[in-house]
Amino acid sequence: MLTIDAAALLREASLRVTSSRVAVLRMVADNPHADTDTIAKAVRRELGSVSTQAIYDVLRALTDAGLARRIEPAGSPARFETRVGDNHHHLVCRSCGAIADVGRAVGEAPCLDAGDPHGFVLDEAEVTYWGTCPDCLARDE
Amino acid sequence: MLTIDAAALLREASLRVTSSRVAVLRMVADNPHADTDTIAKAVRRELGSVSTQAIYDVLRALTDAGLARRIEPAGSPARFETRVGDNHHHLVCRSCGAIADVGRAVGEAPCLDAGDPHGFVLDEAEVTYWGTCPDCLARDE
DNA sequence: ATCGTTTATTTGACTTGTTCCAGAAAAGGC
DNA sequence: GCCTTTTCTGGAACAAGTCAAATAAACGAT
Repeated sequence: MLTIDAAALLREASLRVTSSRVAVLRMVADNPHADTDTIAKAVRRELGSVSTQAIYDVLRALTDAGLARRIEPAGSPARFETRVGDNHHHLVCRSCGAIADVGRAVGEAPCLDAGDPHGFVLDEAEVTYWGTCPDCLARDE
Repeated sequence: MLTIDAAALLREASLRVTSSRVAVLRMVADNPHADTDTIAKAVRRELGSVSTQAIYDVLRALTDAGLARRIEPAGSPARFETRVGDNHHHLVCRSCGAIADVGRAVGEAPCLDAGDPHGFVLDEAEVTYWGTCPDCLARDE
C-alpha cells in the first residue's frame, strides 16, 4: 500500500478524520478508477462493516474537497481517482471497461477553444478516448 | 417539424418501418439531445400509448444502425441525437444540464494522438466541454 | 480528561434509469 | 394471403444512487 498520509490530507482539507475516510482515501489512492462497489468491498475488508451510504457520503466529501475526482464514462458506474488538478484524460476499453490515464503533453493547450461556445462559459474540457485495451485485443485473437 | 423522411432512412438501414420507429426517429431529429423520457412523452403524444420498452428497443435499434447517436454526459441520463458521423462534440451546462453542439473546425485533427496509449487501439476521441450555459449565467446574476 | 456541539455514520425506504421476460401482435418476404 | 421473423406489451426486476431520521463519533472548549 502506498503510504500516503491520508489523515494529514483530510485535515488540510478541513475534513474530520474518520476511519472510513482514511480507508476510502487510501483505497482510492492505491486503486485508481475503482468504482463505488469495489471501494466499498475493499474498505469493508479493512474496517469490518461500513454502510453503503457512508461510502457514498465519503466519496462525495472527498470529491467536493478536491481530494478525489469522480469520472463517469458512458455506461459505467462512477469511478474515482486521487490524481486531481493535472487535467489528464482517460482511455476507456469498449469491451471490458478498463480505464487508463493519459497525461496531456506538457504545455500543450487542451482543445479548450471550442469553435463557437454558444455563449457558454467553459471551465473544463474532458477528453475520453474510446478503444480496445491490450488484454481484450489479445483475448479476441 | 422537420420533414425528414424517416421511413426512407429506416429502410436504407434495413430496419422495418413501424410507426414507433418513425415517430422516435422524427422526434430525435427535431429535438437533439432529448433524453429517453422526453422522447417517450413526445412519441406518446403523437401515437397514443407506446410502451417504455418499445422506446428503449427503438432507440437501441436506431443507435446500432447508425441513425442515432447516444450520448451520456456524467450525471445525466442517456440522450440521443441524429447528427451522426461528423464527430462533433458537446458543451454541457453544469447547473442545468443543457447540451449544445460544437463542431470541430474542419480539417483539424482531433486530439486523437493520446500521448502514450498504453497499448490501447483507439477509435474515437470524445470531448465534453463543461461550463455554464447563457441562461444559467443570466439567472445567477 | 471530559463535555457538548458539530459533523459523520447507520439504517431502511425510496427514486430513477434501464433491462429482462414471456406472450401477443404486427411487418414483409414468398 | 400465409408464415416466419421481428417488434410490442405489460409487468417485474435490477443497479446506482438519494433522502430522512436517529445514533454515534470527532474535536475544540472547559
